[in-house]
Amino acid sequence: MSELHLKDALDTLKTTGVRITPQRHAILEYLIESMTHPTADEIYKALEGKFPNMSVATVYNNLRVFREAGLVKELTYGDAASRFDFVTNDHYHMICQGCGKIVDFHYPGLNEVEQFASHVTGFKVHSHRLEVYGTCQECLESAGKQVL
Amino acid sequence: MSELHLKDALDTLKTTGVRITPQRHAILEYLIESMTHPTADEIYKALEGKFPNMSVATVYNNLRVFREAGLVKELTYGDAASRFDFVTNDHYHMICQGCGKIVDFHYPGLNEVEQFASHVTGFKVHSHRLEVYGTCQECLESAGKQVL
DNA sequence: GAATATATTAGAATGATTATAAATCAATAT
DNA sequence: ATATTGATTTATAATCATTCTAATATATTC
Repeated sequence: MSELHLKDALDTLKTTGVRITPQRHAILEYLIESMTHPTADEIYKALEGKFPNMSVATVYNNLRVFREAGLVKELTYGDAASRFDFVTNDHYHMICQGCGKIVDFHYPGLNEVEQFASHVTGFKVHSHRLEVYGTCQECLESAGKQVL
Repeated sequence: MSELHLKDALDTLKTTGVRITPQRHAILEYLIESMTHPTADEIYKALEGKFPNMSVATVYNNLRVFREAGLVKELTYGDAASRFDFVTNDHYHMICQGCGKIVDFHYPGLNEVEQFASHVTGFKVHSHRLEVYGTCQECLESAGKQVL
């Protein structure tokens, strides 16, 4: 399954005329395999073994290339670093405000909201972003302990 | 109407035990009056006349105070500075990817999504954030001209 | 009014991201 | 094969939003 995603992604790059370098291959692969929506720095550190000379700038550069090719979405936060999400089908993010964990959940796209918003504002709509914030089980439990 | 909002906000602060300083009053007032969802720096610059000695840190500090009191929401973006939104009733944001403009639109809260997400992930849900991205009329028109 | 707590200020520090310039690599034409 | 050209990577410096720190000022309590 993730092999298919990788293959599709590489095809997309090829048809877009983006050269597939070893670094790009590795970054994509890591993005697809990891379920953690990593930051640029996490990707950088994870690939240190394979590419001891790789620069952080390369990670950022290529994440931008992937974003422009529509392969990757950037999830931005105020305080902390952006996280990068390989684009698959309709899913949204549940974010734990205790530990920062991000969990995907599938939900049908909110097309009616897009249409409504477009109608009211006169904008041409491209996309939308929905995130739900809460506290995960682990954090709920450790918070319970704290109170004692 | 905005006077009521200001009064409510000041009441909230008073009951929360937050001291109302001239700077805090001015920042709140500006947030409520301005429809532009300003950045911290915009607020800082806007109040330079009234408070020539005010520090940017004061703006940030107090925006955090307001956020913790539930009066203000922070809208974060990857590249650019956070924007701050005075909390009123159910509304979401339409964001122009051409010029960065933010337009509010009212829409009933997506409670069923929150419930669904909570059920699926086991998180305790606090809130959610929805943004719709698109292109505003002005940018659509100027893009049309560009093509010629 | 003195003592104490809270806010503000000014400026330094942090940390994510981007820009720059040099070095390396890939592709194509010679 | 080799030279040429353009794209990619690297290393490092620069930028910019935000936070931290220490000193000063302001408000509150006794």
